[in-house]
Amino acid sequence: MPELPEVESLRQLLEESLIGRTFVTASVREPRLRRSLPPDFAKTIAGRKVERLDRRAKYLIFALSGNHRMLVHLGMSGSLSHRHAPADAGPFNPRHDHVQFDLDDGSLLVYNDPRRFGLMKLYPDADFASAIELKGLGPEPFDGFTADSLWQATRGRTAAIKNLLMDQRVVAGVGNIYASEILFRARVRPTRRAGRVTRAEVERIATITPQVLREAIGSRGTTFRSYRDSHGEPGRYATQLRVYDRKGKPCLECDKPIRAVVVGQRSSFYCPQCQK
DNA sequence: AAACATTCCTGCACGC
DNA sequence: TGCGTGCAGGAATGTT
Repeated sequence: MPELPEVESLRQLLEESLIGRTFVTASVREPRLRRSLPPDFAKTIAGRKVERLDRRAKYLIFALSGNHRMLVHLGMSGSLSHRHAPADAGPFNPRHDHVQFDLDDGSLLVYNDPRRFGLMKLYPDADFASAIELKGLGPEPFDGFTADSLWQATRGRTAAIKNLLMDQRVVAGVGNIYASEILFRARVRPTRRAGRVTRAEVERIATITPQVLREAIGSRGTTFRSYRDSHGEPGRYATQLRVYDRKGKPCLECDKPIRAVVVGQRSSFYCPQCQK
């Protein structure tokens, strides 16, 4: 479901409702996510206050009282919703409400994830610095990702540029939708071998990446099928997409039909006229 | 009913 | 030969 803009939008909303709140209790209805939650997960959560909410790449990081952090990744179909009535699942299928956190003001935070590709993991602060999930992540698009870093990452590589853009070690947070959008704006075909992308093109990609992600955050992300924010609202960026899911539709720049190709087993979209 | 917003693992090819 | 790296493909799963 979520790429960086969706996760960041969620972070901003949840920050409003959760900072300073305490998880009185938690209950795990379905522990089998990508990795199973440990038996003591709910017990470890109980009584901890949410002191801060951070994001790294597509991970949410809850800083909790008592020197613990909770790492959350939403996988393909995960969501975190803040609810005021226990029965109010809104647009979420309650069948996939896997973890529930009960807050001290009577509201709830619910982790819902139909496909269960997501991750929730607790770390004592001492171990968090070396968290395996965050270990190899590349620079944040807004902090450290530059033409130079991308240039270095692409030299000598034969993989498609789109695959490298989605490689979390190269830049953190870009996924399938925004990779197509970024490459359209940079006028580079997704299939180009990374090592053959010119310096000028690398500079365009590096400049445009944070711009596209910022705009998407401004629209609270993209709802392609089912993404909903913590209030159950869809993201509004879908109307701004220039190529993703627009196969056969006219390019907004030149009117040529947008093409769809599979790159690294992921569907990719580009304009054959505007992108070289 | 094919496709899907992600990541992790395997196996093969290649180079030193 | 043995090891490290890069890359492709498949798997995890339920929904539309």
